[in-house]
Amino acid sequence: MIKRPSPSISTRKQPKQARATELVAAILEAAAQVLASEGAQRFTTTRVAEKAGVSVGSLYQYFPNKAALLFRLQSDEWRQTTDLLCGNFQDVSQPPLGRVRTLVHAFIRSECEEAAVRGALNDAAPLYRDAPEAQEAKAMADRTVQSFTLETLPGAPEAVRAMTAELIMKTLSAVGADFSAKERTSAEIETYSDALADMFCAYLRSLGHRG
Amino acid sequence: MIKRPSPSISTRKQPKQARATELVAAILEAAAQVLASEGAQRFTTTRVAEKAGVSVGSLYQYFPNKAALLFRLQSDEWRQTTDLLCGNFQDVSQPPLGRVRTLVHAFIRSECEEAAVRGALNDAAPLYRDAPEAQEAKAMADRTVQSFTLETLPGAPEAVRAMTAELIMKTLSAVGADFSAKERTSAEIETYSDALADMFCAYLRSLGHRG
DNA sequence: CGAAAATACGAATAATCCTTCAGGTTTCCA
DNA sequence: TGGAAACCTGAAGGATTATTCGTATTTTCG
Repeated sequence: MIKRPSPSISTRKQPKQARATELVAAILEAAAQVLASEGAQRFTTTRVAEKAGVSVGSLYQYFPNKAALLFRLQSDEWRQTTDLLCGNFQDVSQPPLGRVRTLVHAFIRSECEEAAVRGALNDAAPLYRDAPEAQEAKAMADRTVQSFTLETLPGAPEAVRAMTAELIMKTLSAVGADFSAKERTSAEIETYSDALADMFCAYLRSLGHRG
Repeated sequence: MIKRPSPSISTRKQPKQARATELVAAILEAAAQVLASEGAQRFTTTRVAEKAGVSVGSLYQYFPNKAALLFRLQSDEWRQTTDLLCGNFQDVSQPPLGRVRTLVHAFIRSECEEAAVRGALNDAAPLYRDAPEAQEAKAMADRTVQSFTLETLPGAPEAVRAMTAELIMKTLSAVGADFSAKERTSAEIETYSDALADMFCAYLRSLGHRG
């Protein structure tokens, strides 16, 4: 529960020419690669710049510090994940609990696909996690996802619905992260996703019966 | 998924005199304090030695490196947790599902009590996590806990029981860690523990009905 | 006692890393 | 075309840190 005045993470300046835009893209690409192949420990601005084929100075022209770069990667991951989850909930042809199941499968599969980057990003989280920008981004992502999850509990009181949605999403992401820490086979992924979905569905059903 | 040849973590030498034993104890105490108050980032052998009132050299006489010191702290936490969980399962006066509920409450409460140390320990995990000693210690702790959890599924086939126990324990620890990241009131803890226990019980019941 | 073993010390070493800045190059646009 | 704005460079500064090792102190025990 340490509160250290984390240095600002807000972006330093926007690229205005095409080459600068490409440079930023190259940096982000390289950053993800370095993170995946070298781990959070060895994630270094110099290494990223080197892999991107640009100079460190250029990197610092568009990212005020290392944390900002990491936060950008995390931010992109969050956006990608919320898109995935929300997209999965738009499909109204399935019953709510069926949608939960496909959502769990999609999430776990995606988590395992990019396990290396996400794992390393998790390891590096202490570097950007305390910045207000990060807190707000995470809160917004959570809110977005939660608004969709709520549909699975039509009759319950507001407080219960919110807590349930939060618990399920927290469980999904926490367990997903832990599960994807090891390399997994397709079969393992399916089995595990099914078990997780079973748990969620059993829980949701039990709540429905009471309320 | 990076496999870096983590330097050995095995303990360097055992204290043979009383003063050495006390020194090690002081170091461990100080290490926990530094971890809790300064965070994983600023966890430094020098800082630990300073807080313990001993010299860095002395520290390195009983811990081969920083990772070993962290691993020792984590190891102690694991032992404490397994003891807690197993103790909670010895009580045969309650039905299995009731024991699950008290176990969840006890675990979450304990997790929140030492949130600062455990959170920082988590942040520092990359430093010791890959060492074989750590892997084995974690595996042993998991096995111990799992053997108790299995009792809640008397009739099910072996594969299902193992997977269920693993899923529940993983969920409990992952969600517990996430939940305790923020400061929590007693009321929040109770509410959350109950919701989590509800989910586990609903799941276990649903499995019982089929098998 | 007295020597050997155990313990304690902490300045020094060597390595790593983040970030800056002064000075060049390229692109834009009037 | 020419100057201004944007962009790029990478060596160097400044700071932190893990770990060692030569030396000093304390304990043990014959």
